Amino acid sequence: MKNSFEIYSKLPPKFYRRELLDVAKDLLGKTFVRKINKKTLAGVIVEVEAYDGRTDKAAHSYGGINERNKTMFEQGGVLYVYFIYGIHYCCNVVTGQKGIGSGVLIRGLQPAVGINTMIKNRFGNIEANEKQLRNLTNGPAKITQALNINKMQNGTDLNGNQIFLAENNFSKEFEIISGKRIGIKKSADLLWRFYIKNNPYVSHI
DNA sequence: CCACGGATTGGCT
DNA sequence: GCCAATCCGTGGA
Repeated sequence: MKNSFEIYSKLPPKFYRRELLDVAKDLLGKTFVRKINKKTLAGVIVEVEAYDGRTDKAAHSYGGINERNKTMFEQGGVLYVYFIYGIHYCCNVVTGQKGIGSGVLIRGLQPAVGINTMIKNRFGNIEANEKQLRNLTNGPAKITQALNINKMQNGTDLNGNQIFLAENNFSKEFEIISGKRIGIKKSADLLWRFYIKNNPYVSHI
């Protein structure tokens, strides 16, 4: 029996090459799939934030291309992984056309497949207590740790087989809440954070 | 050249 | 609520 993520086709490149905020909202409820060491790790996206290199002072890409942010300027459909605070990695889905510098930060994931491996990646344990389970993937750097994503995955083509997004086989019935983005000072009033109402894997309530 | 702050997290008060 | 961990791009001297 093939698992459901191989039956449901991955999202096509054109999904990512649309308007930033449309892609951001449409990412909610999609499945984020990570294949590593012949294992599948996957979760449903429940929280995102949009960043626009042209108008948004909080975006890494605002102010032009550099060594760190160059992946953001690729054509939509690749993964931008950045290193922050000397410790953490976070990942974005790059959107739009080449040269724009827009992307969507993945901030919350509801674990679905390979949860035991995620626990091992996050805590080094086989077993996890309730608190650890709640904190498995409810934050951008927690997600990269759980899914074993680091700078090696920066620029990964989301149309490949290592990391991709797929439709899910869950209900599409959910309410989207928008609000201010977390942890930024510039362009702080934009309501470019989107999350699924009442989902326990949203990072900040 | 050096100081500073950042799309975060986890531990301690 | 506060703060350390600790890399890297930016900006001022």
